[in-house]
Amino acid sequence: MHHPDPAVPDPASRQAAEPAPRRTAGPDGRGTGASGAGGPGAPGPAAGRPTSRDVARAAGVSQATVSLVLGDKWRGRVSERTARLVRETADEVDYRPNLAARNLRLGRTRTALLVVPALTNEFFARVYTGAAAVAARHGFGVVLYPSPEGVGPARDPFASARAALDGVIASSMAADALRAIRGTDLPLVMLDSDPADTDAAAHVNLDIADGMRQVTDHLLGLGHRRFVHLSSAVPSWTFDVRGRALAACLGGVPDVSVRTVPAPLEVNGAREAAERALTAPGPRPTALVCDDDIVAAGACKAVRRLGLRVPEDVSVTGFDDLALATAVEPELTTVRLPAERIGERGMAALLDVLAGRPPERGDLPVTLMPRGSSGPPGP
Amino acid sequence: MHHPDPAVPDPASRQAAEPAPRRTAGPDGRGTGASGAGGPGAPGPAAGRPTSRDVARAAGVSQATVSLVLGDKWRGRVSERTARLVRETADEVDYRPNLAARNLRLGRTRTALLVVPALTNEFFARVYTGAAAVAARHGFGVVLYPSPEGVGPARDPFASARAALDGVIASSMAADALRAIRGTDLPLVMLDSDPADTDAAAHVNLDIADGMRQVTDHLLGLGHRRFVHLSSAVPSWTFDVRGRALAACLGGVPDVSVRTVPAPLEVNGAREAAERALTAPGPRPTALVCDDDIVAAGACKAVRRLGLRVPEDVSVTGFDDLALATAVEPELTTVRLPAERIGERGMAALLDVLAGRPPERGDLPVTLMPRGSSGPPGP
DNA sequence: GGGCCGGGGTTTTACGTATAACGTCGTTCG
DNA sequence: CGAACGACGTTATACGTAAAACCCCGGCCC
Repeated sequence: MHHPDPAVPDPASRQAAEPAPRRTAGPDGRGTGASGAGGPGAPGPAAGRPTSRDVARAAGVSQATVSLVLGDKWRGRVSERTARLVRETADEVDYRPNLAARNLRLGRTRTALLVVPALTNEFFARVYTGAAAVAARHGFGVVLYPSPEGVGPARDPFASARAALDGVIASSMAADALRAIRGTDLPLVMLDSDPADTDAAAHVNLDIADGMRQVTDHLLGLGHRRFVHLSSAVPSWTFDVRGRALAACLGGVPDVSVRTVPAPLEVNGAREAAERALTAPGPRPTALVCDDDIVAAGACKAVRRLGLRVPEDVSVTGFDDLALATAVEPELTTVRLPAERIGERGMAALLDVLAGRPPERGDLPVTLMPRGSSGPPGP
Repeated sequence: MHHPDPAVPDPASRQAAEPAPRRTAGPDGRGTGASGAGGPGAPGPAAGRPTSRDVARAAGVSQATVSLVLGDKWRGRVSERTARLVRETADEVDYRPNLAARNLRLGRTRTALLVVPALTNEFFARVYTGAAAVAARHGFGVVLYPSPEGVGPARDPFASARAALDGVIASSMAADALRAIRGTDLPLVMLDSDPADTDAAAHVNLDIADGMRQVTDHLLGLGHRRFVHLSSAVPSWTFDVRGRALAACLGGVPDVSVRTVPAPLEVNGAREAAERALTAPGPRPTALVCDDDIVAAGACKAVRRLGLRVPEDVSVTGFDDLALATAVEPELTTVRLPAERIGERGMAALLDVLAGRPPERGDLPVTLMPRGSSGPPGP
């Protein structure tokens, strides 16, 4: 803490003296403030961008009036004529409100922090996209806390989030980052994570268990009996649930065996894990149920490396339905998770909480996408 | 413009009355303002987070001193003892500076905007990661402008970037968003885009032409003579360069033919384009040179769909070296682009520009990764 | 004809920080 | 011995915005 803030010598001498023309304006000479009322002969302080006070001066009104008009709070306090004048003047000088000043004044920033393990995982990039879209629609912004170490220990999410925040959305696998967040009074929305966690003002979850049920129904229906669960080695609620759901779905089914093998969340690491699982002593499994498409892609490579075929010899299923799922051959049978939707619902929930409304409840449905990587087991 | 700012009723009733204890202070009774003059019986306004003035009161110094100490500008102006006291007090009350106030005061925000076409493309996610890492190391933040429409027309990048900005970094394929940025006096760093563009204060480019040369050397060396260039249909400098470089490399080589076929930046769309290219009248090409790994993955699918083999019948090469490249089979021969490095260099260049230093120049090198998708053409 | 109301503004204040300008000692030097 | 200086702070101000409080004036009602 204490932000010693070393680094960067000092942006000081940024725009040295240099009056700097700034803004070549439109095609015509206009833009230098028509300001009807005898434009004050370029009294311009020539400094930074125009402020609301500059607009006021140019329009011949007070700064308060400008603020009222542009803030859309003038009904019955400012005449239609004046309002229009102010708006036109603002346009002409290309006025843009200073966000820092507004944030300071209002005490809120309309900015949310999204904590994700790694943006390079397509799933989280899509969550961000969904959240950002909803945010934008409501005048909010989303800033990311991308744990640079991936899932590693997050130092202080707030130190790197330069903007002040109104709320936090935390996605799966960010338990450690969350610990840093506790103690903050910012409202917290948790995505795809333990609903028992009471720190959150709202949860947005997927019906993961149902997804796993669809997978097992599909594979059992095809005739599979010997399963291996390639579980993600990353400690996370969302993966724990997959494991528990699989056990629940296959437990009690006669003649069914299932073994769990951990695999890293990376194609070739997962391939190695799958190879070990396939070459383990005992009868070979006919179905590899993977926690993730990335692991499933690795599993497919493993099958082929051992001279076997997908799905004739071994079926493989994934989770997520990333672009990867339809890029590999055969295409992956997988459970489609509505990533963007999660982000959207997460942001919507945060907006609800901030507005004092009860956030929408209910898990998001997931759907099995049966494709080429699963089929009936060989004889 | 004019931010009508509808939406969201009002976060008003967030933390109701509730005096809130705040600060249990140190072990001893101290800390409640040594200020000699009979500590005012808990005059606490009890409102929001502690401010620097609260720290000052608690430490018995002036607000200016707190600012000096925590801003690390006290050498010779504040005694070591006082400085330590201030720091300890700040810790005790869990003081965190109000970013909005600081930004307003300083007139800069230590925040950069990164404009990318789509974060779901792993390449750009990696660019972001690199930029954010360097930024964090220098106390900067990075906020994204994710064109929700993908490469589509960007409305106003600044409207959605809630934070005030110090600078802008724009990555390839964002020409239209850039047009909106022009007219702003923010320093602009352009990544992987036309160096002739004079709006930019700095450029960070890749030696794409050299990458293409490595690809053609590799394929010509293997004996290929009939090429198809699966070019990305997205209008962008980075793709134009690939086309020109390919033409330059293959032009003049005896017996060589090359045809260009546009393909969308999406696996199955690219597959269809590749199928058309492979079934076109005339002798079948033996090498598909793709602008991108995603297109290359689609090309591989096309080859297989037509009953041919990769690489025995048709070789395929890509660009980028995404995770996808080693997830498919055979693994893609591709040109590795240092995505994170681009982001890092881009952010570093922006920091240089802001500090008045000349940004580092020179293109980043790229390297061919020869893998299974390319081999000698059949007889 | 005086109080009241409401339309149409303006003046003023506060948000929390950084820093320039200003004091106040005790020492030291010319 | 007075001035100058350094060490150690403090007071005051500005950043740009939003909004509460105020003010003026013409009309209306009692």
